[in-house]
Amino acid sequence: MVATKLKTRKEQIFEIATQLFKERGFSATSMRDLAKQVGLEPASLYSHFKSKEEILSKICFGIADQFYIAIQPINQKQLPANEKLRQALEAHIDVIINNADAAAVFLHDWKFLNESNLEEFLSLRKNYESIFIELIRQGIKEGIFRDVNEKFLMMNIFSAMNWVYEWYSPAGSMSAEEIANNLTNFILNGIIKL
Amino acid sequence: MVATKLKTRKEQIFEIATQLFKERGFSATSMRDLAKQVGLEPASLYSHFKSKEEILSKICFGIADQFYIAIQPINQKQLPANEKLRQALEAHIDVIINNADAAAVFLHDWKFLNESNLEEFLSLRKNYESIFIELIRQGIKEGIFRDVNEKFLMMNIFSAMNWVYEWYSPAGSMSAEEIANNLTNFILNGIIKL
DNA sequence: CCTACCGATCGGTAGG
DNA sequence: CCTACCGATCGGTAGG
Repeated sequence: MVATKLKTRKEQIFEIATQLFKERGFSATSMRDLAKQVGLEPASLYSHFKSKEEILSKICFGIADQFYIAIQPINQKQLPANEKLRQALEAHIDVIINNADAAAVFLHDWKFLNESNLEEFLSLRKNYESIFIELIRQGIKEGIFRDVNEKFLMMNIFSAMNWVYEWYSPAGSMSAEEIANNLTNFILNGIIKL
Repeated sequence: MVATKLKTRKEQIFEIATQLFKERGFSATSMRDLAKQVGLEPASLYSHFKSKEEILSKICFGIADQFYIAIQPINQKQLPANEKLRQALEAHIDVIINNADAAAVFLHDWKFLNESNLEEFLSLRKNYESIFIELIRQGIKEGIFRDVNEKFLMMNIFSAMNWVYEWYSPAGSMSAEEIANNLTNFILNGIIKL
Protein backbone atom coordinates (compact mmCIF):
# COMPACT_ATOMS: atom_id res chain seq x y z
CA MET A 1 0.00 0.00 0.00
CA VAL A 2 1.08 3.52 -0.76
CA ALA A 3 1.48 5.88 2.16
CA THR A 4 -1.71 7.92 2.52
CA LYS A 5 -1.10 11.44 1.38
CA LEU A 6 -2.62 14.28 3.30
CA LYS A 7 -5.09 15.97 1.03
CA THR A 8 -5.75 19.65 0.88
CA ARG A 9 -9.34 20.81 0.88
CA LYS A 10 -8.91 21.73 -2.76
CA GLU A 11 -7.82 18.20 -3.58
CA GLN A 12 -10.76 16.79 -1.65
CA ILE A 13 -13.19 18.92 -3.62
CA PHE A 14 -11.49 17.93 -6.85
CA GLU A 15 -11.70 14.22 -6.12
CA ILE A 16 -15.29 14.23 -5.02
CA ALA A 17 -16.25 16.35 -8.01
CA THR A 18 -14.58 13.81 -10.28
CA GLN A 19 -16.57 11.00 -8.71
CA LEU A 20 -19.85 12.87 -8.97
CA PHE A 21 -19.27 13.93 -12.57
CA LYS A 22 -18.50 10.33 -13.43
CA GLU A 23 -21.59 8.97 -11.67
CA ARG A 24 -24.20 11.55 -12.65
CA GLY A 25 -22.59 13.44 -15.50
CA PHE A 26 -21.22 16.98 -15.38
CA SER A 27 -24.39 18.85 -16.14
CA ALA A 28 -26.56 16.79 -13.80
CA THR A 29 -24.20 17.49 -10.91
CA SER A 30 -24.83 20.77 -9.11
CA MET A 31 -22.38 22.75 -7.05
CA ARG A 32 -24.84 22.20 -4.18
CA ASP A 33 -24.52 18.40 -4.59
CA LEU A 34 -20.78 18.77 -4.55
CA ALA A 35 -20.72 21.07 -1.52
CA LYS A 36 -22.93 18.68 0.42
CA GLN A 37 -20.67 15.71 -0.30
CA VAL A 38 -17.59 17.68 0.70
CA GLY A 39 -19.28 19.08 3.78
CA LEU A 40 -19.15 22.77 2.92
CA GLU A 41 -21.62 25.48 2.06
CA PRO A 42 -22.01 25.89 -1.72
CA ALA A 43 -20.49 29.36 -1.77
CA SER A 44 -17.31 28.08 -0.12
CA LEU A 45 -16.42 26.03 -3.19
CA TYR A 46 -15.69 29.26 -4.99
CA SER A 47 -12.74 29.97 -2.70
CA HIS A 48 -11.04 26.99 -4.35
CA PHE A 49 -12.33 26.99 -7.90
CA LYS A 50 -13.62 29.95 -9.76
CA SER A 51 -16.34 28.00 -11.54
CA LYS A 52 -17.82 24.56 -12.10
CA GLU A 53 -16.27 24.56 -15.55
CA GLU A 54 -12.83 25.16 -14.08
CA ILE A 55 -13.09 21.88 -12.18
CA LEU A 56 -14.10 20.10 -15.37
CA SER A 57 -11.24 21.57 -17.34
CA LYS A 58 -8.71 20.54 -14.67
CA ILE A 59 -10.03 16.99 -14.91
CA CYS A 60 -9.93 16.87 -18.70
CA PHE A 61 -6.51 18.46 -19.15
CA GLY A 62 -5.09 16.44 -16.28
CA ILE A 63 -5.93 13.24 -18.11
CA ALA A 64 -4.74 14.63 -21.41
CA ASP A 65 -1.39 15.43 -19.81
CA GLN A 66 -1.07 11.93 -18.47
CA PHE A 67 -1.72 10.41 -21.87
CA TYR A 68 1.02 12.57 -23.35
CA ILE A 69 3.50 11.88 -20.58
CA ALA A 70 2.90 8.16 -20.98
CA ILE A 71 3.31 7.99 -24.73
CA GLN A 72 6.25 10.30 -25.37
CA PRO A 73 9.12 8.05 -24.23
CA ILE A 74 7.57 5.12 -26.08
CA ASN A 75 7.16 7.02 -29.29
CA GLN A 76 10.84 8.02 -29.28
CA LYS A 77 12.12 4.45 -29.10
CA GLN A 78 13.55 2.59 -32.04
CA LEU A 79 11.21 -0.37 -32.34
CA PRO A 80 9.07 -2.13 -34.94
CA ALA A 81 5.62 -0.57 -35.27
CA ASN A 82 3.75 -3.46 -33.66
CA GLU A 83 5.96 -3.46 -30.58
CA LYS A 84 5.71 0.29 -30.29
CA LEU A 85 1.96 0.11 -30.64
CA ARG A 86 1.78 -2.62 -28.01
CA GLN A 87 3.58 -0.44 -25.52
CA ALA A 88 1.49 2.57 -26.43
CA LEU A 89 -1.73 0.62 -25.89
CA GLU A 90 -0.60 -0.68 -22.53
CA ALA A 91 0.41 2.79 -21.44
CA HIS A 92 -2.92 4.26 -22.51
CA ILE A 93 -4.89 1.55 -20.73
CA ASP A 94 -2.80 2.04 -17.59
CA VAL A 95 -3.71 5.70 -17.48
CA ILE A 96 -7.41 4.86 -17.77
CA ILE A 97 -7.26 2.15 -15.12
CA ASN A 98 -5.32 4.31 -12.69
CA ASN A 99 -7.72 7.23 -13.13
CA ALA A 100 -10.99 5.49 -13.88
CA ASP A 101 -13.30 8.28 -12.72
CA ALA A 102 -11.36 11.10 -14.32
CA ALA A 103 -10.97 9.12 -17.53
CA ALA A 104 -14.74 8.64 -17.72
CA VAL A 105 -15.29 12.38 -17.30
CA PHE A 106 -12.58 13.09 -19.88
CA LEU A 107 -14.33 10.81 -22.36
CA HIS A 108 -17.92 11.92 -21.83
CA ASP A 109 -18.04 15.47 -20.55
CA TRP A 110 -15.36 17.29 -22.54
CA LYS A 111 -18.16 18.78 -24.62
CA PHE A 112 -19.10 21.00 -21.66
CA LEU A 113 -15.75 22.78 -21.71
CA ASN A 114 -16.01 26.45 -22.54
CA GLU A 115 -15.15 27.66 -25.98
CA SER A 116 -11.42 28.25 -25.66
CA ASN A 117 -10.83 25.16 -23.52
CA LEU A 118 -12.84 23.09 -25.97
CA GLU A 119 -10.70 24.27 -28.83
CA GLU A 120 -7.50 23.39 -27.01
CA PHE A 121 -8.89 20.07 -25.91
CA LEU A 122 -9.87 19.00 -29.42
CA SER A 123 -6.49 20.05 -30.72
CA LEU A 124 -4.67 17.98 -28.08
CA ARG A 125 -6.89 15.00 -28.80
CA LYS A 126 -6.33 15.21 -32.52
CA ASN A 127 -2.60 15.40 -31.95
CA TYR A 128 -2.61 12.38 -29.68
CA GLU A 129 -4.68 10.36 -32.12
CA SER A 130 -2.31 11.24 -34.92
CA ILE A 131 0.52 9.52 -33.04
CA PHE A 132 -1.46 6.30 -33.19
CA ILE A 133 -2.43 6.83 -36.81
CA GLU A 134 1.24 7.18 -37.67
CA LEU A 135 2.12 3.96 -35.84
CA ILE A 136 -0.63 2.15 -37.70
CA ARG A 137 0.53 3.57 -41.01
CA GLN A 138 4.05 2.31 -40.35
CA GLY A 139 2.74 -1.13 -39.40
CA ILE A 140 0.80 -1.35 -42.63
CA LYS A 141 3.85 -0.24 -44.63
CA GLU A 142 5.97 -2.86 -42.90
CA GLY A 143 3.35 -5.45 -43.87
CA ILE A 144 2.57 -6.34 -40.25
CA PHE A 145 -0.92 -4.84 -40.03
CA ARG A 146 -3.92 -5.46 -42.22
CA ASP A 147 -4.28 -2.92 -44.97
CA VAL A 148 -7.42 -1.18 -43.75
CA ASN A 149 -8.10 2.56 -43.60
CA GLU A 150 -5.78 3.68 -40.78
CA LYS A 151 -8.22 6.17 -39.32
CA PHE A 152 -10.79 3.42 -39.08
CA LEU A 153 -8.28 1.21 -37.27
CA MET A 154 -7.39 4.06 -34.93
CA MET A 155 -11.05 4.55 -34.03
CA ASN A 156 -11.47 0.84 -33.44
CA ILE A 157 -8.50 0.84 -31.14
CA PHE A 158 -9.73 3.74 -29.04
CA SER A 159 -13.23 2.33 -28.98
CA ALA A 160 -11.90 -0.89 -27.56
CA MET A 161 -9.77 0.87 -24.95
CA ASN A 162 -11.99 3.71 -23.86
CA TRP A 163 -14.63 1.69 -22.09
CA VAL A 164 -12.22 0.07 -19.71
CA TYR A 165 -13.18 2.45 -16.91
CA GLU A 166 -16.74 1.10 -17.17
CA TRP A 167 -15.91 -2.36 -16.03
CA TYR A 168 -12.52 -2.20 -14.41
CA SER A 169 -12.89 -2.58 -10.70
CA PRO A 170 -10.01 -2.98 -8.27
CA ALA A 171 -12.08 -5.70 -6.60
CA GLY A 172 -12.72 -7.54 -9.88
CA SER A 173 -11.33 -10.92 -10.82
CA MET A 174 -8.73 -9.50 -13.22
CA SER A 175 -5.86 -7.31 -12.12
CA ALA A 176 -5.03 -4.07 -13.88
CA GLU A 177 -2.02 -5.76 -15.46
CA GLU A 178 -4.01 -8.70 -16.74
CA ILE A 179 -6.59 -6.39 -18.23
CA ALA A 180 -4.03 -4.20 -19.95
CA ASN A 181 -2.26 -7.25 -21.28
CA ASN A 182 -5.34 -9.12 -22.49
CA LEU A 183 -6.97 -6.08 -23.99
CA THR A 184 -3.78 -5.19 -25.84
CA ASN A 185 -3.67 -8.71 -27.26
CA PHE A 186 -7.30 -8.46 -28.28
CA ILE A 187 -6.63 -5.24 -30.15
CA LEU A 188 -3.36 -6.28 -31.75
CA ASN A 189 -4.85 -9.56 -32.98
CA GLY A 190 -7.62 -7.51 -34.49
CA ILE A 191 -5.30 -5.52 -36.70
CA ILE A 192 -2.39 -7.87 -37.34
CA LYS A 193 -2.27 -9.52 -40.73
CA LEU A 194 -3.00 -13.22 -40.39
CA MET B 1 -34.17 6.54 -51.78
CA VAL B 2 -37.03 5.60 -49.55
CA ALA B 3 -40.30 7.42 -50.04
CA THR B 4 -40.49 10.24 -47.51
CA LYS B 5 -42.92 9.35 -44.80
CA LEU B 6 -45.24 12.00 -43.46
CA LYS B 7 -44.33 12.55 -39.86
CA THR B 8 -46.75 13.28 -37.10
CA ARG B 9 -45.96 16.12 -34.76
CA LYS B 10 -45.24 13.55 -32.09
CA GLU B 11 -42.69 11.86 -34.34
CA GLN B 12 -41.11 15.23 -35.12
CA ILE B 13 -40.71 15.99 -31.44
CA PHE B 14 -39.30 12.54 -30.81
CA GLU B 15 -36.72 12.82 -33.56
CA ILE B 16 -35.53 16.27 -32.64
CA ALA B 17 -35.36 15.28 -28.97
CA THR B 18 -33.19 12.33 -29.93
CA GLN B 19 -30.81 14.59 -31.83
CA LEU B 20 -30.59 17.11 -29.01
CA PHE B 21 -30.07 14.46 -26.34
CA LYS B 22 -27.29 12.99 -28.45
CA GLU B 23 -25.60 16.35 -29.05
CA ARG B 24 -25.90 17.95 -25.62
CA GLY B 25 -26.83 15.06 -23.34
CA PHE B 26 -30.22 14.43 -21.75
CA SER B 27 -29.81 16.54 -18.66
CA ALA B 28 -28.27 19.50 -20.47
CA THR B 29 -31.21 19.62 -22.90
CA SER B 30 -34.20 21.55 -21.64
CA MET B 31 -37.80 21.20 -22.75
CA ARG B 32 -37.51 24.84 -23.81
CA ASP B 33 -34.59 23.99 -26.12
CA LEU B 34 -36.65 21.19 -27.58
CA ALA B 35 -39.77 23.29 -28.03
CA LYS B 36 -37.78 25.98 -29.78
CA GLN B 37 -36.25 23.53 -32.25
CA VAL B 38 -39.63 21.99 -32.98
CA GLY B 39 -41.30 25.39 -33.27
CA LEU B 40 -43.77 25.09 -30.41
CA GLU B 41 -44.32 26.69 -27.04
CA PRO B 42 -42.74 24.60 -24.23
CA ALA B 43 -46.08 23.73 -22.65
CA SER B 44 -47.33 22.24 -25.92
CA LEU B 45 -44.82 19.42 -25.73
CA TYR B 46 -46.81 18.01 -22.85
CA SER B 47 -49.76 17.27 -25.14
CA HIS B 48 -47.55 14.63 -26.77
CA PHE B 49 -45.34 13.35 -23.98
CA LYS B 50 -46.17 13.43 -20.33
CA SER B 51 -42.60 14.20 -19.28
CA LYS B 52 -39.05 14.64 -20.46
CA GLU B 53 -38.24 11.26 -19.00
CA GLU B 54 -40.96 9.61 -21.09
CA ILE B 55 -39.18 10.72 -24.25
CA LEU B 56 -35.93 9.30 -22.94
CA SER B 57 -37.51 5.98 -22.04
CA LYS B 58 -39.09 5.66 -25.50
CA ILE B 59 -35.66 6.18 -27.05
CA CYS B 60 -33.93 3.68 -24.78
CA PHE B 61 -36.53 0.93 -25.01
CA GLY B 62 -36.94 1.48 -28.74
CA ILE B 63 -33.28 0.65 -29.27
CA ALA B 64 -33.43 -2.23 -26.82
CA ASP B 65 -36.32 -3.69 -28.83
CA GLN B 66 -34.39 -3.40 -32.05
CA PHE B 67 -31.42 -5.22 -30.60
CA TYR B 68 -33.68 -8.07 -29.51
CA ILE B 69 -35.56 -8.25 -32.80
CA ALA B 70 -32.25 -8.39 -34.68
CA ILE B 71 -30.65 -11.12 -32.62
CA GLN B 72 -33.49 -13.55 -32.04
CA PRO B 73 -33.63 -15.23 -35.48
CA ILE B 74 -29.83 -15.49 -35.50
CA ASN B 75 -29.66 -17.05 -32.09
CA GLN B 76 -32.13 -19.76 -33.11
CA LYS B 77 -30.10 -20.96 -36.09
CA GLN B 78 -28.02 -24.10 -36.07
CA LEU B 79 -24.55 -22.78 -36.73
CA PRO B 80 -21.05 -22.97 -35.25
CA ALA B 81 -20.47 -20.42 -32.52
CA ASN B 82 -18.10 -18.23 -34.52
CA GLU B 83 -20.51 -17.93 -37.44
CA LYS B 84 -23.40 -17.21 -35.10
CA LEU B 85 -21.34 -14.58 -33.34
CA ARG B 86 -20.34 -13.02 -36.65
CA GLN B 87 -23.96 -12.61 -37.62
CA ALA B 88 -24.88 -11.31 -34.18
CA LEU B 89 -22.13 -8.68 -34.33
CA GLU B 90 -23.17 -7.51 -37.77
CA ALA B 91 -26.79 -7.27 -36.69
CA HIS B 92 -25.87 -5.27 -33.59
CA ILE B 93 -23.67 -2.89 -35.56
CA ASP B 94 -26.43 -2.43 -38.15
CA VAL B 95 -28.86 -1.32 -35.46
CA ILE B 96 -26.35 1.23 -34.18
CA ILE B 97 -25.55 2.57 -37.62
CA ASN B 98 -29.18 2.83 -38.64
CA ASN B 99 -30.09 4.66 -35.42
CA ALA B 100 -26.90 6.51 -34.62
CA ASP B 101 -28.48 9.28 -32.51
CA ALA B 102 -30.82 7.04 -30.57
CA ALA B 103 -28.06 4.50 -30.02
CA ALA B 104 -25.84 7.21 -28.52
CA VAL B 105 -28.62 8.24 -26.14
CA PHE B 106 -29.27 4.60 -25.28
CA LEU B 107 -25.61 4.13 -24.41
CA HIS B 108 -25.03 7.32 -22.44
CA ASP B 109 -28.24 8.55 -20.92
CA TRP B 110 -30.00 5.40 -19.69
CA LYS B 111 -28.89 6.37 -16.19
CA PHE B 112 -31.45 9.18 -16.20
CA LEU B 113 -34.36 6.75 -16.53
CA ASN B 114 -36.67 6.76 -13.54
CA GLU B 115 -36.46 4.02 -10.99
CA SER B 116 -38.80 1.43 -12.48
CA ASN B 117 -37.66 2.05 -16.06
CA LEU B 118 -34.07 1.84 -14.96
CA GLU B 119 -34.68 -1.51 -13.36
CA GLU B 120 -36.32 -2.88 -16.50
CA PHE B 121 -33.62 -1.43 -18.69
CA LEU B 122 -30.79 -3.02 -16.74
CA SER B 123 -32.60 -6.34 -16.76
CA LEU B 124 -33.04 -6.23 -20.56
CA ARG B 125 -29.41 -5.29 -21.02
CA LYS B 126 -28.17 -8.07 -18.81
CA ASN B 127 -30.32 -10.53 -20.71
CA TYR B 128 -29.01 -9.34 -24.05
CA GLU B 129 -25.42 -9.52 -22.89
CA SER B 130 -25.95 -13.04 -21.63
CA ILE B 131 -26.80 -14.16 -25.18
CA PHE B 132 -23.34 -13.03 -26.25
CA ILE B 133 -21.66 -14.56 -23.22
CA GLU B 134 -23.28 -17.88 -24.09
CA LEU B 135 -22.04 -17.67 -27.69
CA ILE B 136 -18.54 -16.94 -26.47
CA ARG B 137 -18.69 -19.80 -24.00
CA GLN B 138 -19.67 -22.17 -26.79
CA GLY B 139 -16.87 -20.89 -29.00
CA ILE B 140 -14.34 -21.49 -26.25
CA LYS B 141 -15.71 -24.98 -25.65
CA GLU B 142 -15.48 -25.75 -29.38
CA GLY B 143 -11.85 -24.60 -29.24
CA ILE B 144 -12.43 -21.78 -31.72
CA PHE B 145 -12.04 -18.85 -29.34
CA ARG B 146 -9.19 -18.01 -27.03
CA ASP B 147 -9.73 -19.27 -23.52
CA VAL B 148 -10.14 -15.92 -21.77
CA ASN B 149 -12.74 -14.95 -19.17
CA GLU B 150 -15.94 -14.82 -21.24
CA LYS B 151 -17.35 -11.80 -19.49
CA PHE B 152 -14.14 -9.95 -20.25
CA LEU B 153 -14.44 -10.89 -23.91
CA MET B 154 -18.09 -9.82 -23.96
CA MET B 155 -17.16 -6.41 -22.56
CA ASN B 156 -14.39 -6.06 -25.11
CA ILE B 157 -16.80 -6.85 -27.89
CA PHE B 158 -19.38 -4.30 -26.80
CA SER B 159 -16.69 -1.72 -26.18
CA ALA B 160 -15.50 -2.13 -29.72
CA MET B 161 -19.01 -1.92 -31.17
CA ASN B 162 -20.61 0.73 -29.06
CA TRP B 163 -18.63 3.69 -30.28
CA VAL B 164 -19.57 3.22 -33.89
CA TYR B 165 -22.19 5.96 -33.69
CA GLU B 166 -19.38 8.39 -32.79
CA TRP B 167 -17.62 8.17 -36.08
CA TYR B 168 -20.05 6.63 -38.51
CA SER B 169 -21.23 9.24 -40.92
CA PRO B 170 -23.38 8.56 -43.98
CA ALA B 171 -21.09 10.96 -45.84
CA GLY B 172 -17.91 9.20 -44.69
CA SER B 173 -15.58 7.20 -46.89
CA MET B 174 -16.80 3.83 -45.64
CA SER B 175 -20.30 2.53 -46.19
CA ALA B 176 -22.37 1.06 -43.37
CA GLU B 177 -21.78 -2.40 -44.83
CA GLU B 178 -18.03 -1.95 -45.02
CA ILE B 179 -17.92 -0.73 -41.45
CA ALA B 180 -20.03 -3.59 -40.12
CA ASN B 181 -17.93 -6.08 -42.04
CA ASN B 182 -14.53 -4.67 -41.09
CA LEU B 183 -15.41 -4.10 -37.48
CA THR B 184 -16.75 -7.63 -37.18
CA ASN B 185 -13.49 -8.95 -38.60
CA PHE B 186 -11.54 -6.80 -36.17
CA ILE B 187 -13.47 -8.22 -33.24
CA LEU B 188 -13.48 -11.84 -34.36
CA ASN B 189 -9.75 -11.77 -35.03
CA GLY B 190 -9.34 -10.44 -31.52
CA ILE B 191 -10.95 -13.43 -29.91
CA ILE B 192 -10.23 -16.28 -32.30
CA LYS B 193 -7.52 -18.69 -31.29
CA LEU B 194 -4.52 -18.26 -33.57
C1' DC C 1 -15.36 29.48 4.96
C1' DC C 2 -20.11 31.36 6.01
C1' DT C 3 -24.68 34.13 5.60
C1' DA C 4 -27.48 36.13 2.58
C1' DC C 5 -28.88 36.72 -1.73
C1' DC C 6 -29.16 37.56 -7.16
C1' DG C 7 -31.29 36.82 -11.74
C1' DA C 8 -31.95 33.02 -14.78
C1' DT C 9 -33.74 28.82 -15.85
C1' DC C 10 -35.74 24.42 -14.88
C1' DG C 11 -39.80 20.68 -15.49
C1' DG C 12 -44.31 20.88 -15.33
C1' DT C 13 -49.58 22.41 -14.58
C1' DA C 14 -54.14 25.01 -14.95
C1' DG C 15 -57.28 26.27 -17.90
C1' DG C 16 -58.90 27.25 -22.10
C1' DC D 1 -51.61 24.12 -29.05
C1' DC D 2 -51.27 28.60 -26.37
C1' DT D 3 -51.07 32.09 -22.30
C1' DA D 4 -49.92 32.49 -17.87
C1' DC D 5 -47.76 30.84 -14.19
C1' DC D 6 -45.86 27.66 -10.15
C1' DG D 7 -42.24 26.25 -6.81
C1' DA D 8 -37.68 24.48 -7.08
C1' DT D 9 -33.18 24.79 -8.30
C1' DC D 10 -29.31 26.52 -10.82
C1' DG D 11 -24.31 28.90 -11.03
C1' DG D 12 -22.42 32.44 -8.98
C1' DT D 13 -21.43 37.08 -6.11
C1' DA D 14 -21.13 40.53 -2.15
C1' DG D 15 -19.34 41.14 1.94
C1' DG D 16 -17.47 39.79 5.90
